[in-house]
Amino acid sequence: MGLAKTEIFTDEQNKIALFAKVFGHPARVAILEYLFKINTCICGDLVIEIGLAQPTISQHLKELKHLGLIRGNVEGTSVCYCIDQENWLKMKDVMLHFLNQDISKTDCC
Amino acid sequence: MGLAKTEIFTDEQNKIALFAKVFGHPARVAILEYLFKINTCICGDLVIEIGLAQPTISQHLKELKHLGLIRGNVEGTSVCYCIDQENWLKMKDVMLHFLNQDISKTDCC
DNA sequence: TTTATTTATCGTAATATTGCAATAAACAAA
DNA sequence: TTTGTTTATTGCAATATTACGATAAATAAA
Repeated sequence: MGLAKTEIFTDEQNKIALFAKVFGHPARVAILEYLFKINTCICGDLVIEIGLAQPTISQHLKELKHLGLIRGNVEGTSVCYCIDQENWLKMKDVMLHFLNQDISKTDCC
Repeated sequence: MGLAKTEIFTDEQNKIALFAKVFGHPARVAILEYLFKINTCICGDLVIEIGLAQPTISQHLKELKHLGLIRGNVEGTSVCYCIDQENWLKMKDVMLHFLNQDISKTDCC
């Protein structure tokens, strides 16, 4: 089917999956890492930095933007992208809650 | 294409993406959360708990197992699944390193 | 206005993912 | 051995993802 049955899961589980999904491609990981590394924002440089075609990068940026993890400010003909601090921290809360589950009692049979 | 160009990314970036990808479906999130919640291990109960068909659950378990995040011990006709503590912690290291990047200087243009 | 620059969108091909029915495989119990 | 129970695998249909060429849109500069 290719279509997840989201209705049988909790909002929390779906939210975790949505965030994880956007990190599930190395290009988007690389874009985010680059935005963290370069303090001042960057746009078309990502095409050179990452090494994928411009439409491909643009598409990945769109997905990151759609989840609110980055913002894009138009500056003349170019667009300056950056991490959205507030939304990044919100996402982090959700993901850390999932990753930090208590492992001490998960004893195997 | 549907095929990520993994060769142009670092091992670290690809590793993050692979872990994130497996968390990118709510069923796998739900399976992991259930394994964390139920201290003693469980197998076919997941089919009832999650509400997807048995082959579907089996397939999701296979993906989690393939990444080493869970283990399955055969007990008679049933299989007892549990979190693999060591590998979970290794995964956590990788993901936390990504999530905890310094956000303070990511000032926007 | 024309030209160059930059980014977004459209269209499409190739591949991946999701879900399940059918069935196989493995084992326990009778 | 036969029967029941549990899990894995196979095969397939529907949908999603990835990548990029072509092109549009928006603006700056000449």
